[in-house]
Amino acid sequence: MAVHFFKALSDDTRLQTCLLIAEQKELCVCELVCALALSQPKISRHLALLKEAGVLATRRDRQWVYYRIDDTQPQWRQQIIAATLNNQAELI
Amino acid sequence: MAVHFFKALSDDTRLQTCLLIAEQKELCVCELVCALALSQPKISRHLALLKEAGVLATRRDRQWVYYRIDDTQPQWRQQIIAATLNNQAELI
DNA sequence: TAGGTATATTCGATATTTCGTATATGTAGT
DNA sequence: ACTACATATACGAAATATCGAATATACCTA
Repeated sequence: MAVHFFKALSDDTRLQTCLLIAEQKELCVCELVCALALSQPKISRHLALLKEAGVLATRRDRQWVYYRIDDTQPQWRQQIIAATLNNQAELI
Repeated sequence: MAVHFFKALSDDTRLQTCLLIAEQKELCVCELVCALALSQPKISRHLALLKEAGVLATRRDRQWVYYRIDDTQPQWRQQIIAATLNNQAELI
């Protein structure tokens, strides 16, 4: 359902996280914690929700878990994320 | 903020309402109440939120208030609504 | 002005989301 | 096995969203 996708993006922390990941291609949890200056459990919980919603995918490398935009999700969703990233300047 | 836009679309009633309006170009409250089979206050409240978020615009004609997609909002938002409408088939 | 229809708003109750704190799990190095 | 670091989860508290029911407002016609 589309509404689940929008719900996933309708939180400040989650949207920032997604856009940062979309921009950097791939980031691990500790890099996000550092970049956004938020607690590790908070980031981790939101990442779990984004993964559950099919927005993000993961890859483990040693201790680190790297998150990226799930490129198997429908094209229009990926386009929405890209469009949001491109039009972020307007929002500052 | 983009997050406000996504919040506006992250409720079942609001998303359905938006897509129906996007498809029909313009609908008044009682038409939406009838089409979605929901209570008038419920529809009205959600419409108010969508208008507040800049997603919808209104026009009054006699007793009726017609809602349409606000075409003065940023292009990428209108494109997201259109893309969601186009890819709705996938969701059924 | 009175009565009918359309829309908006208020109010308290309920449901959902988000959070901090504590703790568990998983991996690596010694 | 022990310690350190990275990540995930559980739990209850606090904040937020949603709802139905009642009421208010706006417009129209007679």
